[in-house]
Amino acid sequence: METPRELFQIMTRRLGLLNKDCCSVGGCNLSATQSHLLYEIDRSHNPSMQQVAETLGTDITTFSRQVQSLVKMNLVNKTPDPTDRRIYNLSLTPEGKMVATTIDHQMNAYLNEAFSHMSEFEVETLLRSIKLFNEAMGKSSNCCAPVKG
Amino acid sequence: METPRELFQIMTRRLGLLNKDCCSVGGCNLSATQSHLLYEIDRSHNPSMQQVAETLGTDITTFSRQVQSLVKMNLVNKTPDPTDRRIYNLSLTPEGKMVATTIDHQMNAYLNEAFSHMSEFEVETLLRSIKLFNEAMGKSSNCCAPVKG
DNA sequence: CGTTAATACTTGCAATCTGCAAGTTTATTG
DNA sequence: CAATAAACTTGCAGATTGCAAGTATTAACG
Repeated sequence: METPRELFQIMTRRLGLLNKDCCSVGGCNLSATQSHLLYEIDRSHNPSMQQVAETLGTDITTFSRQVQSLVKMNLVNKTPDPTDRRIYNLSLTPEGKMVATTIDHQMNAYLNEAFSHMSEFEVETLLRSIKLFNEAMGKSSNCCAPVKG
Repeated sequence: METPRELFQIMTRRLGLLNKDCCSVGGCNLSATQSHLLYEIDRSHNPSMQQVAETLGTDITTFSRQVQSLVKMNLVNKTPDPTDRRIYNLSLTPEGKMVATTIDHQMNAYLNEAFSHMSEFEVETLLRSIKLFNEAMGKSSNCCAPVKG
């Protein structure tokens, strides 16, 4: 029987490759990091830079530059917060939204392809299990905890 | 209900952070990539560089340099294949083996901590599901397929 | 055989990514 | 009205990445 770590290691390696492959949308060629960034902005409501950086576990200075390049690519808006001018709120441009959606579709398509090798029941069980696992990690006091989600 | 992609995105993000945090062993401060590399060498039997690079989905030139640094850190042995002198076989030094084992323990400890927020049955179901999912991805014809596991 | 092609791996760039230290601007605290 | 803190930016300097081009060895073919 494999250890939990083995199972997760292999799964994350594969999902990592998947993630890399799913980042090319039309002309845009995003890195996996940038894709995560878009994803996170998309699902939050006008988050501040600090917030997103913390969620993703990246240094704020690195994050600052990543945002700059996404703004330059016209995928992300960086608007000053009206109530606190230290803060910048992030949102997706229409183009960014489209890219994020496309990536989402691609990822889901790939996943569904993999799911086609499993029974419907197995897929349901898998998804329910992962949901529980995510919640469990959220409750954990360890490194993976600060990431809300 | 979350899409599969959402569930996997959050899980992999957390596991990524976990992976980062688990790479410091004593004096050694490995990157997540290097940790994966050690893991893969550990579980294969004297693999060639080509083999491991392909499994991990990294460019062979990048991989070559990564191996160089791990050799320099005295964690990996690079021995010429006796039957084909183009090939180098990789193995872990005793020190590398120790580091790999320590990382493994740390990861499993973290995972078990998370599991403590789930019932025994839920954990079993999760692990069995992931195992099935890994097999399904192995059968898939997509990007995540070439990675044997 | 001997030449050509293929394989395994290495090095030269050049671009990107990363994080610490140090800075700017704005808000809060005493 | 200082002094402190918070949010973000820039200056390095080091690490990572991949393509192009190289070396060395083996396989393939005429």
